[in-house]
Amino acid sequence: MTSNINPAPSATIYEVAARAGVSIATVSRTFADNGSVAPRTREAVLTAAQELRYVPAAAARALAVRRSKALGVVLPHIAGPYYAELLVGFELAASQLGLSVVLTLVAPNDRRAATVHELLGRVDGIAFMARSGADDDTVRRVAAARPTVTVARRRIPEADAFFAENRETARRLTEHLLAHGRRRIGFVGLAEGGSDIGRRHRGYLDALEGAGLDPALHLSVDPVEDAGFAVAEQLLADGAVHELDALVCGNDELAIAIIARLAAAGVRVPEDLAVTGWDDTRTARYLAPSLSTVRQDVSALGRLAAHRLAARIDGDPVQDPVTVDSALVLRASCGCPPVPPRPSSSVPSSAPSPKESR
Amino acid sequence: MTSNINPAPSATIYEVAARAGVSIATVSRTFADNGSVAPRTREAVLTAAQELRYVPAAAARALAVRRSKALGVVLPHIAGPYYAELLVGFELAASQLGLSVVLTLVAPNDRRAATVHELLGRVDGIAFMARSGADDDTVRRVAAARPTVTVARRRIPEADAFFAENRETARRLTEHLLAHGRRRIGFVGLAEGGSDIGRRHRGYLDALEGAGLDPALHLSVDPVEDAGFAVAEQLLADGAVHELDALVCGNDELAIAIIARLAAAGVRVPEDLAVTGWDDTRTARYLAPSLSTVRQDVSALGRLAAHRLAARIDGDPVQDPVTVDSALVLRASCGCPPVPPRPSSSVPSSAPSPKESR
DNA sequence: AATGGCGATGGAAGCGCTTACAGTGGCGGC
DNA sequence: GCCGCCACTGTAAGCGCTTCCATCGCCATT
Repeated sequence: MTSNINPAPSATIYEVAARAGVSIATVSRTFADNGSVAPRTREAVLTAAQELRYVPAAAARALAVRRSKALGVVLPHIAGPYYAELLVGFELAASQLGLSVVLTLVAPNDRRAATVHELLGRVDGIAFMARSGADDDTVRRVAAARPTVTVARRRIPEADAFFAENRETARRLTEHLLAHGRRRIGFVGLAEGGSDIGRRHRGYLDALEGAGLDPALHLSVDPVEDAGFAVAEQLLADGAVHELDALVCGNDELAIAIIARLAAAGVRVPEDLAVTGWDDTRTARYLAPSLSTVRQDVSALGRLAAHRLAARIDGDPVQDPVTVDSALVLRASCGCPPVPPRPSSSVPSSAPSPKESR
Repeated sequence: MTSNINPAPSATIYEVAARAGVSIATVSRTFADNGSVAPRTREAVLTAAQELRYVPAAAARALAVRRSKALGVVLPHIAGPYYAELLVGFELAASQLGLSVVLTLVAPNDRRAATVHELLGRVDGIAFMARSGADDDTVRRVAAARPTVTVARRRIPEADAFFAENRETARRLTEHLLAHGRRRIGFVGLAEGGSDIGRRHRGYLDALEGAGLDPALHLSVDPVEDAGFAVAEQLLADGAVHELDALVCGNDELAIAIIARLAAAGVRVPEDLAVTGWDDTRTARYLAPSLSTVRQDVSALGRLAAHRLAARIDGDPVQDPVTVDSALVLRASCGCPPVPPRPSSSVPSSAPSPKESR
């Protein structure tokens, strides 16, 4: 054990006022930049505060002004780059607006309404991100009590909504596969209505329809690695892999697992089968063949959500949903010529480069 | 625009009390599980609260009990899996303890002491994670005011410290390379004292020393992708690559970029040059050759930090630093026989599998 | 020299909740 | 039939801060 001394409670505005020889009102004004305080007085207050290591109690301020100056974020229990980027975008924007961020993780299945309810009491507004555990009912209830936004989540009329573009981009991606001469194109991923992957599936169907083609195959699985391996096993087992010439996957994770498993079984990607992903994860660049995918401006989604929430708190009404553009990132797995994975050349599109590091 | 109706301010304890025909003290007791309240009364209060959609104001409670029931986390502006996992571990533990998590991002360079100071006013304790922007002075100041813990960060006597094991594991990793017959082993990464990578470098030196060998090369660069490419360029340019037979990299990011660039130039990994990383990122599994690396139980670090913080807040004194074991993950890039990237077979060690998904 | 106006300051009333402390009434024991 | 105890409940005093309103000099006007 290193030390027994736990920090003493910090000074209050009263002690600062006493030490500076002024009233607490003056101390308060000094810290609230607006109030008019004589330079000498201000100086004295600042000095006293410094000496006392004064830290204003946010709770007291919140109580007095009836604003916590904090935003809540609800995320699923997932530590992938997608949510991390969303969160970073959100936090950056919030902190620039002078707002704190209170994070709550809610697993997709467990409906811990309690957690969210508690969160509600400490923030001025809440953002629900994608597959966060909270169900639509919870979101609706929250939206009735506080400004609320949703990101990549089924829309609720009472909340502002943000999405990355899915359908149109999926159509273009699928058309690109068609341009490579592929005709028997399958889709992998759970196509629930209202979900991102559901919309991607729609776009895929749009493209096929436009070309007068039928969907070759649809495997409804969770967009996770394990499911990708299972899908690949199945395709190999029932020989379906030979009746396909392309596979549009709901996300990179699926695509990567499928490619890895198929490659191990001797299926050549893209020669025998083109495969595409979605999300442009880091692995997509380094995989062999490098993965054609879609980059979403996820941090923009986070940023927009925070700004919208701040506006709502300041009295703005709910707005129509906003969609952020996505960009195709064409690499080798769709049949395009391979490009070595260099940072500079890995960003052929105009979308901002993803931040991913340690 | 969809709706003009912004949520009305929620009911207070007074309104609930009035509606239930009791005093506010009774309402308070009803929600604080401890107080003794007659079943009928409790029922009436609960009903009234339900009907009024009562949400207790956390700020008022915090003010009254002089506890915010919230923990602060300071992270760098980085959206990689490492920090995400840390954060998830932390949040899970905190929420199980009934504590909220307030997140603050501070870039490594910018010393926004202001942000941290503000955070200080709204939480009962703070965790500083790894390369978070706050410098040692800031941490020290915070530690003087509130219970504080650090994770993978230079130790401060006033704060509890948590680390993943680095030195010993790096020694074992380097010895493994020696066992593969490698003798001219270089190190890539900034070896600052007190940093994780600095400790890994120490372990690398330990192994060489134990074998009576000299370090072949040390390139001090930031542990980021771009630096990895630059390092590879340089090794190729000055021919140093031919004087080495192994490279221990400070993290996966460096290793992956180096392998990719070297492979493009015809250098065979691991035949010509063995390369190892650190962190066991997802890409490590899918890279060709698959990357030998080290898995750290990052979410355990987060969990431990949260628990320690909670204990400190309850009056526990500062404890000695705690180190969490790391595990070698040997794949192909060190010279071991390759293993196909299947989820089940990709986890040869006993460490928990990393969560990474979307 | 009296009058306004105004910048600077203090007084004091909350904000919504917790928690001593002080009842209040019913009930068993004597 | 009175007393004391106990389970409940109410009263009220804060917690630390903001902010309206009043006060007080002091200087520029008239």
